Amino acid sequence: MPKVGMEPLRRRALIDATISAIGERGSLDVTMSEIAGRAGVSSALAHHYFGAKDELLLATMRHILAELTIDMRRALQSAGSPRERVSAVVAVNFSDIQFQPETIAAWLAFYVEAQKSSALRRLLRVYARRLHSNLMSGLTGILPRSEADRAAEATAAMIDGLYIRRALKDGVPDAATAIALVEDYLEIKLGGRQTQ
Amino acid sequence: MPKVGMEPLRRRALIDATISAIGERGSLDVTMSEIAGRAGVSSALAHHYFGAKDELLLATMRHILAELTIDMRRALQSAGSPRERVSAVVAVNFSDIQFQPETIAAWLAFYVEAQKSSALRRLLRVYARRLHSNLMSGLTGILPRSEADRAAEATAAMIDGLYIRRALKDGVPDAATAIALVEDYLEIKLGGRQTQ
DNA sequence: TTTTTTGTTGATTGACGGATCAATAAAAAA
DNA sequence: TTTTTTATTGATCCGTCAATCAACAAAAAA
Repeated sequence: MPKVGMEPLRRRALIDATISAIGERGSLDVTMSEIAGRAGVSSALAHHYFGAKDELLLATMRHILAELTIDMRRALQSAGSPRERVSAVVAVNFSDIQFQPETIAAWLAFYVEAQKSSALRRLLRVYARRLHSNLMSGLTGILPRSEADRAAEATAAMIDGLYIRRALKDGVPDAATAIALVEDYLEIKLGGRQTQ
Repeated sequence: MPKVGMEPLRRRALIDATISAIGERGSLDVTMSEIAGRAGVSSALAHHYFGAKDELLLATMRHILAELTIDMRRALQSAGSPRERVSAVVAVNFSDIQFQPETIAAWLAFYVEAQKSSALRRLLRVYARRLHSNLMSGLTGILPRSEADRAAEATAAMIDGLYIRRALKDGVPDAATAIALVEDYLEIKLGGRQTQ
């Protein structure tokens, strides 16, 4: 059956399988066999393409980040005013794809793993910085820089916090409620200001 | 060397060792031997007192929760007005003991593990509810109930979010900054209101 | 003193899982 | 056609670790 050009397909299938396996288990200790099985291949093949398990996990995280980046870019393009930019960033973080319990479980698991893996830690910092700067791209049009910075920090923290609470399946059930909470904060924080 | 009455001492030592081991590693996969070693006993003894590893982890989480409860009670007792109560709750969550990277790493790890262990999940829900109701004990004196509820939700989320960011060692370096962010939110949210 | 209870460990078992490797086969290149 | 490259797997090795157990020691009870 071996057809040439399988590599990219297999890599992608393995990454998808990794996401769903992690999402279902709620943690990173899924076996290579489990992942490979879901992707319809043997565990040996997973090792063949990714070397070690760490590499596969890292590649998976990169993939998730890349998708988020794409969504974010699209959302920001169709945002006009600074205020709209801020809301767009918030909305993307709570969009259907990002706010699913599975995806969130994966995020959480990666956060923990980042304590051990410096490569993963670096990746997550990239995400954190990007979220911050995306928020700033709107906020700096409304608040003076230092205040904008603090507002971005607070907003980011609130988003992360709502993610965690979602993972616990306690309180804050849906995306709409989550968005409302963040927007409420933004409204009272930015409401009075003119959009420069 | 065997002296009678060791059980409570050993249990406590093992729990302390568990916390520090988890804190250092940043995740729950520390071995029983590692924990037992830190406590100065053999792994067999850890099993003797706690049965399985799960039990030890659960007991450890219970211990952490219990300490937080004590701190919280003390802080709330010396708070007069509703507004002070809210600030007290915030302050406790960012107190030296609670806001150490080690403790936070442990929290995070337990959050992930909760996906697998229903007993742990139940415990964390208890914590979430308690935080919520502690916040409410102050907020209901300032805002109408439904608004207070939302404010408590937002505040709790922000606290959790700041915890995570601390674990990543990115942004929000110290407790003072974290408190300032939450207090800023509370101020603009509650500032205008009379304390009933 | 003898017996029982409490405390403790070294050694061992058994399972699981990451990683490796030799072997197979189709396709592409020579 | 022969050779090399690409795709793929079953079987296996090896390390780790939770859990168990038999055995020993000190104190308390009988």
